[in-house]
Amino acid sequence: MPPLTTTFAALGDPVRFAIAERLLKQGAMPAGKLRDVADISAPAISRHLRVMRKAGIVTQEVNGTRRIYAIDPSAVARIDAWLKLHRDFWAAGLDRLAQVQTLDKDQDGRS
Amino acid sequence: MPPLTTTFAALGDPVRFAIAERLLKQGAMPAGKLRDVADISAPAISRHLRVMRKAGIVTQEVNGTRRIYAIDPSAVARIDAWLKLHRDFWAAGLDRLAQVQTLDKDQDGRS
DNA sequence: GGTCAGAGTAACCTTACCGTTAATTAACCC
DNA sequence: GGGTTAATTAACGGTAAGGTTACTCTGACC
Repeated sequence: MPPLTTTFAALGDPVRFAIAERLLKQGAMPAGKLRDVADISAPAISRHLRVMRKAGIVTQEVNGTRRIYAIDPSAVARIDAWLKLHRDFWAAGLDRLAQVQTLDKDQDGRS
Repeated sequence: MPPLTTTFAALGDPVRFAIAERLLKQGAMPAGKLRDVADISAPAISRHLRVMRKAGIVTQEVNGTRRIYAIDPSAVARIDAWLKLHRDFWAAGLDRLAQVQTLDKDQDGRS
């Protein structure tokens, strides 16, 4: 299983992120159906898919001349687990932020 | 607010990921205290911090000659929100995966 | 068997990323 | 003011990422 930074790096490219979203929304599909996520050539898409496969984000299933790609749920789950690991910290920070913003609003109202 | 791909790209570098984890675990600290996350020069760290700031992952607070860096909780919250957006999809996929693995185990036991 | 379509690989080019050292800015302190 | 420390900016170089076109490979279909 590749490290989390590899997963993040893979999702850090706009084209690959678009591919991920497409697969998440519409489910598995062959490489050809992913052509229009960006205005780039087919080989470019193919290489992005290769990167995503190596990063463990997508799985590939061969079906005749088609290669069917799908999101690997465990990759997403690993991101989720990482967030959960630190949730106590950043969730508390969020609350604090919200409070500060509320205070700011009050002050704005008074001044 | 920068797009999510920018956030992912920022976390896709091992040094920056290490910085994020440090700040998540130990809270805010000046740039100097982050030197030892990797065996690189101070300017290198400084530029990574700049990237993270632009990506909205960390905030910077000037305090005399020190710059205090901290995780911006809302950045993490945005990742969490994205996962939640698609959770129905990948969580279902996870369940299916778990089932398949259970079946595989049964088969192993019998054969 | 010949042809066609779907995907991927090879070779190449350009640009962006990440590191380095040297120089700069700004606050502290005597 | 002079010196020191914290941090960033500037300038430069090597490597890797991402795009392109040309080609190869492998099933499908007649």
